[in-house]
Amino acid sequence: MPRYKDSEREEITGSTRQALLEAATAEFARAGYGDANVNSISRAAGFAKGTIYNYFPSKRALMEALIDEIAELHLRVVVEAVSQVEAASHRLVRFFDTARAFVSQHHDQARIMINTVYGPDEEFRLRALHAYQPMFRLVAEEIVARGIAQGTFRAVDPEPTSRLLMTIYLVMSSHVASDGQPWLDPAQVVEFMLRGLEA
Amino acid sequence: MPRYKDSEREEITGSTRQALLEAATAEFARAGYGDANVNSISRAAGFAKGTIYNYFPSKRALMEALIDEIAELHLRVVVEAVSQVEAASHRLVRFFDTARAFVSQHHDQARIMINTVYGPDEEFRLRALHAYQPMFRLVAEEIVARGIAQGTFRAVDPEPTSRLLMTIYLVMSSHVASDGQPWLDPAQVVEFMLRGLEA
Amino acid sequence: MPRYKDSEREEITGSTRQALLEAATAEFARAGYGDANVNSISRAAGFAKGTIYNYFPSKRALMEALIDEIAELHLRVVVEAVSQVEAASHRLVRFFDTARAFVSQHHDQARIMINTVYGPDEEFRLRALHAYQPMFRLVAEEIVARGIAQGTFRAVDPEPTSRLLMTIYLVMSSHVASDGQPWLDPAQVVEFMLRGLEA
Amino acid sequence: MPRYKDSEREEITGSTRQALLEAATAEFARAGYGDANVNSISRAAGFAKGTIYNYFPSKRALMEALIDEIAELHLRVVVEAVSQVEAASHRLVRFFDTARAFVSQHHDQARIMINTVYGPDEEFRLRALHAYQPMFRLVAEEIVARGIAQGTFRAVDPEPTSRLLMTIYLVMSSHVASDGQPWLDPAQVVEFMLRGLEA
DNA sequence: CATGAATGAGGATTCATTCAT
DNA sequence: TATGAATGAATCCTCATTCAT
Repeated sequence: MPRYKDSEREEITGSTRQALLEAATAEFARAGYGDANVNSISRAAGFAKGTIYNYFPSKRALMEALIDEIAELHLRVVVEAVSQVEAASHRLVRFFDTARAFVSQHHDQARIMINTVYGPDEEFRLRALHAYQPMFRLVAEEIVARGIAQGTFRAVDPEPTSRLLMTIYLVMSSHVASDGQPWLDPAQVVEFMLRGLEA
Repeated sequence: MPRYKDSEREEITGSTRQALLEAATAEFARAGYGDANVNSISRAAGFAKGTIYNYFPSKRALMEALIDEIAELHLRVVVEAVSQVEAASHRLVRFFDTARAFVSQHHDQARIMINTVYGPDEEFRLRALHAYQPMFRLVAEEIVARGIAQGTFRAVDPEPTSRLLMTIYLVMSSHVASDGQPWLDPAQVVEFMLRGLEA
Repeated sequence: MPRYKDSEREEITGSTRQALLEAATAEFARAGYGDANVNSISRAAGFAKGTIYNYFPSKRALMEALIDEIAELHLRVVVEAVSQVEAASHRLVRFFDTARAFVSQHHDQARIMINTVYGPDEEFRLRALHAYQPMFRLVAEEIVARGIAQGTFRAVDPEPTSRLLMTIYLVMSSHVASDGQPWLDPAQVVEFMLRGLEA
Repeated sequence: MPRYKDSEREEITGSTRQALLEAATAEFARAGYGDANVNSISRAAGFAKGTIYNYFPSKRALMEALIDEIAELHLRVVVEAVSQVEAASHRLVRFFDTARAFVSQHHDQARIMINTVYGPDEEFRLRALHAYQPMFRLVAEEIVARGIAQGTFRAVDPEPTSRLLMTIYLVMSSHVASDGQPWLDPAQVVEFMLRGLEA
């Protein structure tokens, strides 16, 4: 006799996994991948050391799941914000606004992402870049190419432009100066980018 | 009676130290600080593992010395390139040209620096930022403020502008896509920045 | 579901811990604290080297646990022996008898204790003296003060007298000449002390 | 051509060796044999690391020389004090007085000696005991046997009695409570020993 | 004799991972 | 699935000692 119905089990399992991912987020953000302690993560999630290995085959796999999850979350947030306006220049403003919002609401995730993208582990870097591909595409197509089509932006190549925008975006998404002030001034960034893009 | 004359000794210890720093550069670039092996560094430099501790009291101290050294090297390169032209806009072009040159000629150093600036170790991050202060100042004063004074640039605030330029610069200085192509297109970056700055 | 019931687990961890302490006793007695090898201890106890760190956070902590354990054992032995007779002078005889018994039955513990009490590590020395406080008190109150109250001993100050008795006792408890003969003659010690104390 | 005449050389050599021994005394007293740093000793004596190996073939040999030197010094001090009076009981008083004097004037030496005699290194222990043999003999013959011959002391066996006296003496020579007060009360010790010995 | 750069054995400690229950 | 005791590879660092000058 099963202790739980399948749907319940899934929920439970899902929530355990989620709890582990959340604890992992905090730990990886705090200490970085290398110094993060797997056992601490499991315990912080309210489970024993070994439990984490029922959900993730290794520390690396846990990190990989986290990278994917963060990229998905990040994409959702950006899509949500950007899709609410139509004009490409408004979308660009929304896009950079999101960076500020993300770093304050998902500080740990932002930290992990920047550490990963600019970190020494090539495999993780590539995975992160891959996971962010949809966002690169979003910027290239739904903002840059769209702006060109709308006649607002000049005819730049959307691909490298997307990379430039994303580069600045990612730094803004994660970097906070020691006094809590943003490292980059969002208004200035938007202004520079709009000037760079305007037809 | 001393084994070597002072000048000789200085040469020896200086060159040993330099060899160790070079080996450390390669190792830290390859594996990142956490996974770098101190013993390997010493051996890669042609010495026994313990030798490195005659020159650096700890792995951290070695890393700190490296951070400082890289920042100094980087500054020298940039000063050299920028100071050869007078017009602020030319200097800006030179500045971003340097990024390309640095990443190809000092790939390991560039890697270490980006890993450090965006890495999880707060102490290292702050040290790197501090070590790069002269370069931030250079950009703010010798390029941005200068361009404003020359009437080429509009009256932006040099400080945050310097941060924006440096942010893009550091990414360019270190980031190479897997196919060896630069991650950001220098020409585009320059164009965007000039548009953002032009009076 | 737990791997063991609580009682079982306690038994297991208790016995493992005990095995480690026993191995540590042998190793510390053989080599002294400084030259003792933590990994050897764990292996001597039948475990992998890392296991000891599941029970003691550091080599020092292991030593501290050992000091406390030995002092407790020693006290139990002495209390047992002394409490069986009533007359203070008989108790004194019993007390010194115990020293002989202890050194032969708990040779390693005796060795560790003397090494610690007269060793260079101030922290360990103080901990050992502190751990032996109950025994100092026992001698002062249950033997010396008692003898004075019983009219057997003259009115010496129990405190310093206890220290003198304990000093000789500890040396007797641990010191064996190379030929296996006791370093101090128990009969003579008792005689001298009784002469010193008699009313 | 010799840089110095033989006599001068000897003096110089002798003083270097002496300086090294003095530095070693401080270091061994401070840290114990195991944690003492040979290089620090050499530097503390005003020489380079390697110099110490021109005078002592190894750390152990240095320690052995120190043990011998301390025992000789200690013996000289005791002989000096004891030989000034004739009566055995006076000599006993003088003997224990010396302990107090020694611990305050030669604190480091006293520390090293007690650490050695009750330390884990069997070789050192035996060497120390051997080096102290003249003092054991002195006590046995010049105090105990003499007292018996003089009719002051009862006919105890001088050998074990000497060991008892020396045991207490060594502890007194080295042990100081944390408040700077002597661990054992010299007056009480003398009283107990005289009572133990008196005819 | 003096020097100090170089050596490398040795050891405490961490922690991802396994697995019997 | 959950548990946590056990594992052992991996590594930073210390320092006694050597030796070329």
